[in-house]
Amino acid sequence: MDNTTSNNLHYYSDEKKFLVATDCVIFGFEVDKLKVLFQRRAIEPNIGCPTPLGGFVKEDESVDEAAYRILNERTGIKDIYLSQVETFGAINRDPGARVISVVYCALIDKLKHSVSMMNKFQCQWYDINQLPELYFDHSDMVEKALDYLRDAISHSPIALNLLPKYFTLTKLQKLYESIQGRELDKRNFRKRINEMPYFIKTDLVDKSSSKRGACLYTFDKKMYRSLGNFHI
Amino acid sequence: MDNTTSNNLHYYSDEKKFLVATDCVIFGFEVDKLKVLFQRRAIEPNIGCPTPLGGFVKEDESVDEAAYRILNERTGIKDIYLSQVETFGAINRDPGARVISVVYCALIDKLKHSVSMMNKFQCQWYDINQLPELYFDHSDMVEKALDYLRDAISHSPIALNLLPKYFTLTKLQKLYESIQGRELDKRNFRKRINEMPYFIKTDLVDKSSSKRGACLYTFDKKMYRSLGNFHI
DNA sequence: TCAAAAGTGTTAATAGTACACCCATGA
DNA sequence: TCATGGGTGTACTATTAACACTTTTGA
Repeated sequence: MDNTTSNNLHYYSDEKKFLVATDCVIFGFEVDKLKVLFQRRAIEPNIGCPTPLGGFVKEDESVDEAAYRILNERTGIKDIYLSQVETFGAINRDPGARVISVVYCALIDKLKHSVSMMNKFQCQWYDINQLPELYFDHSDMVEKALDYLRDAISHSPIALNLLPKYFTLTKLQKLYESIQGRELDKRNFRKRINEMPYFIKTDLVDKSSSKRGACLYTFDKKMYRSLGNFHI
Repeated sequence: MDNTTSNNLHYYSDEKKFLVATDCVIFGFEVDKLKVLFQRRAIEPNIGCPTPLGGFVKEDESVDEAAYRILNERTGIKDIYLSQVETFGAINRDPGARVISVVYCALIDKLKHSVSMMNKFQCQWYDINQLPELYFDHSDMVEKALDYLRDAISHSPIALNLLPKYFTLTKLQKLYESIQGRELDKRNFRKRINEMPYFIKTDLVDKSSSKRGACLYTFDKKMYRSLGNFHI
């Protein structure tokens, strides 16, 4: 950036500074439902209401690092997929003060989220189709993050960040259905997965959801990257 | 956003504040080339070097408004397509100070950009394939903005913001080719355009580029929107 | 033995790509 | 009259969508 209205080395000194926060819309997946994580707001107004996980950027960290730190602090999870969605910069978006917020979409394997961490920070998962009432521009944030997620899964397999290492094709299909909000054809879906060599069928069988049992698959990130793909 | 570490109404008071800027990667189109606008940096380091048009967000405006204001101030153009691309938040990205910059992609009809405004702010258009040396993270910004533009034109006709109200199909095709960086088939291109009813063929003829003359088309925004489309 | 989820191929429809010639005009 | 860019349609290929039955097994 550049400022043409001044010409000396202290050109930045008169400019207004702002509080900068990150808000993370955290997605998880359970059984066949896409979930979003909120914590309870600790301060007035709307104390106790569900709110995305957020916090202020600190001096010694980048904005991305701030988002990662806050997520890690509050969920205990280290292996988090994080991607910037949009910056919310309206003047009165936060009634407490002028805060510019950078919104992230986070994808985590819900099983890694311990109950103790959830309780400690009063976090709660909500079904994407049964969201609680949200305040300020928080609904917008969730909507934008979901838009991002829907768009992203059509280019890349990031949705796998929502699943454990081994998964059945039925689970994977339910996951895509829950994100896209529509049913998919089982045979077409499996055909497409089988065309991608980095989906590896293992010898493991999951008997938890059927008597017959379903083959467990895993995703080979290295092969995926070596075939010229990025971003996972 | 929410801060769990404090519990009173002054919970924001201890937090660090940041300079927030907007940087706009401004695209234009001329003859058959996609162009990017830079101004000369007014301060050290790298004084005089090309840099995206940027400036600080002020207290009484949203971040989006800041981007719009800066563009309008420096180009004189009011009718600007602007869309957020990404926020650059690395700690040392600007050697002058910690500045968090929200990057925008701007599309303007180059003909509306008056020479006097260009001179006043020492702005210069560069061919996308012959960019000058850029400093800090400015190359990244241009790349991200171009990625955004390439992606966006596959969903929506925003590229029309780079053309005047009336245009020939050859110009439109050259525009898409310059953005996508590859040649397109003339017949397939025209077939697709003609399938979209909001591209209106007028009785006007442009004789500037051929003896025979080419029909001028225009884009019917209202019809486009009424057919369930958004974002233009 | 039967309920419940796993697994499996073919056909039709659609979208996308490749390709070559005539037209109108001003110089 | 000819050089230049404008304009047009068809056949092929690839991708996507629709669709129904058999298998396995624990209860």
